[in-house]
Amino acid sequence: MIMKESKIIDVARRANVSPATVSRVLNGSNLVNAKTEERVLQAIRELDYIPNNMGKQLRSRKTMNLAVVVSDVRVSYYAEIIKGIENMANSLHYNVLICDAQNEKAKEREFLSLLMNRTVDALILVTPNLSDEEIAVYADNGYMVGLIGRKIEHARIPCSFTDNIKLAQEVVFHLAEQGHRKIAFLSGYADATDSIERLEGYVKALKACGIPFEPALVENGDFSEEGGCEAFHRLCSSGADFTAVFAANDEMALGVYKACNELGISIPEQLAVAGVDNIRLTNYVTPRISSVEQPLYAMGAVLAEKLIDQMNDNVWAEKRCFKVDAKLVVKESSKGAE
Amino acid sequence: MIMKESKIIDVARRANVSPATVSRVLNGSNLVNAKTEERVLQAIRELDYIPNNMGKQLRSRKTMNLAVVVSDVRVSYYAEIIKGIENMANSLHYNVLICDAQNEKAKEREFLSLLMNRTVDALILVTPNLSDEEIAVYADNGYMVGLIGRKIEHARIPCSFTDNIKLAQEVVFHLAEQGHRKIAFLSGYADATDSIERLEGYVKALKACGIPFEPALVENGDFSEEGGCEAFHRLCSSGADFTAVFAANDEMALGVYKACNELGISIPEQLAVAGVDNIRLTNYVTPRISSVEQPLYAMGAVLAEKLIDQMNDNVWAEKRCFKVDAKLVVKESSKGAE
DNA sequence: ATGAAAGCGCTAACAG
DNA sequence: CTGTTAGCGCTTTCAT
Repeated sequence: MIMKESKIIDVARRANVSPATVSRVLNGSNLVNAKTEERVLQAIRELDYIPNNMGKQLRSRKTMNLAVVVSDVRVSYYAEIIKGIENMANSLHYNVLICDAQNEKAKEREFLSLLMNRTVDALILVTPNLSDEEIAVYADNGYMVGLIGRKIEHARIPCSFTDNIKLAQEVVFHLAEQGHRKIAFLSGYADATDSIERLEGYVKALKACGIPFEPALVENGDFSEEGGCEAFHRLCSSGADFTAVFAANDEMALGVYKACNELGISIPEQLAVAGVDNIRLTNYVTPRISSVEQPLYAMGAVLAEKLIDQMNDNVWAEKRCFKVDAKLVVKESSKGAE
Repeated sequence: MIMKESKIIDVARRANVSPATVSRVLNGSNLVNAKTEERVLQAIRELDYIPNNMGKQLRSRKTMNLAVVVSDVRVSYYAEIIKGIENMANSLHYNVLICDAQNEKAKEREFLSLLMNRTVDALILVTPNLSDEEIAVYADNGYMVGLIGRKIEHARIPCSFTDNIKLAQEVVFHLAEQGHRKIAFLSGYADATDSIERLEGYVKALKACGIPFEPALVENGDFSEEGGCEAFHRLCSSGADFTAVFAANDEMALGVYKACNELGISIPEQLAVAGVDNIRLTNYVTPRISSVEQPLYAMGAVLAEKLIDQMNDNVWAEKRCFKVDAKLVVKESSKGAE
């Protein structure tokens, strides 16, 4: 029943060559005689020989595996990034291990052991909760680490991220163009990089528009629909006065929709809404939610390519940080204010 | 900069024991003297020793890796299954490699090489396009394969799947209870197991209700929103007469919504709609779509557990197929027909 | 262009 | 309870 697996020595014997030669053929070395190569190839075919990765890994000290740590695989935001990483990695002959931290910081940290015990050659952290300092330690010890979603100051850690400030400014400018002067900002976790930078862009844009910044118009959520709903309710109860809301992501914008529905506020007539991520759902609610689309696939692909490049060439080129631009997709939720 | 990595022999020397003893401590063998163990542990700590997985894998002939092949990582349907697999696998000390076939059958097949070249110990196929026969070949050759989403007749292939016939019957019974007698069925790919079985349940339920089966009320789609929309349009143009539609999945039900919007048909007043999968989106459209919820997480977890069990105990217990029940979640799209 | 030989780091018999 | 020994399957010098 169970097929006997042949090894390199079996192929070597059958082709009347040494294991070394078989290995050369297998790995595309060009210093093998064409006739010899054909004999080896023939033997490989006849034996249905498939190289055993374990032996290969141990000897070459490379796993050709790459881990991607995300905080929750179910979030569609990650799916596109993963796809970008995967396609690039596969085309460079790497396998991708997707690690789901299930929203637990401790699990994120655990996955770093995959790097240390040599299960993977490199690890990509996508919007992790780990601190820059902690990540830096690994890079300092020679491990290959990459970061997606935020910038880091470390010569050996490549990263790709969107320009959050610009992104937020675009949204605010758009809302201002629609005639809004009282624009609230629904932030995510107060200490998340995304929150901080988007808030910064929001404040800058207000200033550029000559609109005074009102701290009372900023409320924190947790990037979830429920959190956005609650935050919006708090904003309303506080008696704040505004005609537009910029939510730090679409989930929170959906929360605003829910709250508005409960409060009898109609969008966009009484309130303009805009979010970030442009998730599929934004196109299925009425009115459709204006949102900012990030080039997630590209962020994943470019980072993976860079990381693999560095592993193989050991070249630490100057270009280590990839800041990409997002683009605002205007839909009905933010249009038609008078 | 780069930390020197210590190996088992270094630990052994420092603790004044043999490598074998260190290995025993590492692997929790109970035939090690408590004092010796403490010395070894101490040495491990002092050296920051971390076992190298490559060596371990080669020697033990196990990778402790498990691959999951899905046709598209972006489909939320898979995310829950993956999560179930992952949690179970991790708790049993396995890593999970997620393989995205990106809707290409050829890629699905490629991933099987991970099994053959010993990159993974086992592989789980989730609703793959590969035929039973093809999968059986691998199992016959001693490779560990599991299947989620469909049943297979092979003593060495565990599988978990929902009772599609029952599920379809429930939907039809529900629609009939609402007074519908002319119920259309929007199938997926005609040759998909899910399509075939759901059609079977549909036909059976009609019979049970004393409703004659009308082949003209069945139309095929491709499980996508666009496909569902087109299929519904075809159904309408054919002049078929019906008051309810059972879509083989939610994406197609969304397509029906789109088509109805274009045709000016109001749901549920003029047409009742029900789908399968109960994806998040079903709760964000108006009216919310009645749908069938499958225990995806459980399907993943139970299959992973079974597969790993079999690998380790080599026990091929009688229980190999896990048929699980789905449950209908009735919402507004299918209620209130008169 | 090819072969011989030496391990990569670990575990598993087998002794003791 | 512990050590010795022999590889797991492969690649890679170093010769030739």
